[in-house]
Amino acid sequence: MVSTTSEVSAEIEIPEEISGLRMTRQRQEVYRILQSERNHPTANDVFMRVKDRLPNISLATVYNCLEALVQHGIIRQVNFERESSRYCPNLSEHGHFHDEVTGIIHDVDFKSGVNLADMLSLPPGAVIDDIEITLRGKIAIS
Amino acid sequence: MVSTTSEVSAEIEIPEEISGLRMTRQRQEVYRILQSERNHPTANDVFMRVKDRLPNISLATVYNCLEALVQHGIIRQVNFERESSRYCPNLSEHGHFHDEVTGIIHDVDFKSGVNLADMLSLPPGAVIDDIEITLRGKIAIS
DNA sequence: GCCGATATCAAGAACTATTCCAATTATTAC
DNA sequence: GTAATAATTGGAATAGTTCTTGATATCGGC
Ligand SMILES: [Mn+2]
Ligand SMILES: [Mn+2]
Ligand SMILES: [Zn+2]
Ligand SMILES: [Zn+2]
Repeated sequence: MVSTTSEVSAEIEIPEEISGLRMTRQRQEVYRILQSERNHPTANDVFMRVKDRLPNISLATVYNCLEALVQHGIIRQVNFERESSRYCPNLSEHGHFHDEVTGIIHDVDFKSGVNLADMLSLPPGAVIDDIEITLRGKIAIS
Repeated sequence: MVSTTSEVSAEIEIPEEISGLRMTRQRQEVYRILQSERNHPTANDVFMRVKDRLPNISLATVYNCLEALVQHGIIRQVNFERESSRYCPNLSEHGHFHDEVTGIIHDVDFKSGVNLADMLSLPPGAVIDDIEITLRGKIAIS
């Protein structure tokens, strides 16, 4: 075991710095989990998962890492009602479909050419920084 | 002062029962505030405001009333990020524009004929129960 | 109008996701 | 290497909300 990163073939390469954020070991591992588990985990989910690789990491650090990654636009924070925040590494513009039966959260892309803001009667002069679209429902048995 | 409800001309008439929910004095007053202050108040906002008319009401009761009204589809609960829940008496399908400068929340109607679900690549078989759309931004000085 | 059953309310305690704090450890710049 | 800076840790604090318990009010049947 000499090589450091190519041992595991499916391993994700993470650079030392992403958009100005120093990628410490903790931030790397938190980010790696979001990349590999694309099911919108909570901070606590990430915490439990990351302990396999960093047994001494604290929940506060997981929160710190997630906040740093969100602040630098590397991941997104997603909220449903009053539930715990969830985190998403998908940076393309998308919404979230929340399956009420399974609890699974599906990413939902916009159909090509769609501009959501055009569908809305916005207050005059409104400049939009961010749109969030959330759907609740079930997936019919097929 | 003999009449009970027509003293104040702008007063809102509230029936004894709405969609199966007994409209107790507390629920009436909570609902009245939402009707008259259409600025999406928090539970605490409602609590402070309602104390003028019901000095002995408790915050727990305000929460109970709001929950009962939401459960019966008489008002809607609106969440922004991790902030306190806000409450909205506008039952027509609409979204919310959150002005980052003033903090004001504007109701945003959909343009006529728009069906948001048509704009999205939903997972196959998805049946939507509820759509929520939230915008953050500023209103340009005009 | 009374009575037991049921619903609602009030006050405060409990809960829980998240943030804050202070001490330690790691990294950077020189 | 050393000083300055940034990140991490563990635990305490915070805050919005929910829960619990006892008191009050309302309802349906008589
Ligand atoms: Mn999960
Ligand atoms: Mn307010
Ligand atoms: Zn997502
Ligand atoms: Zn509204």
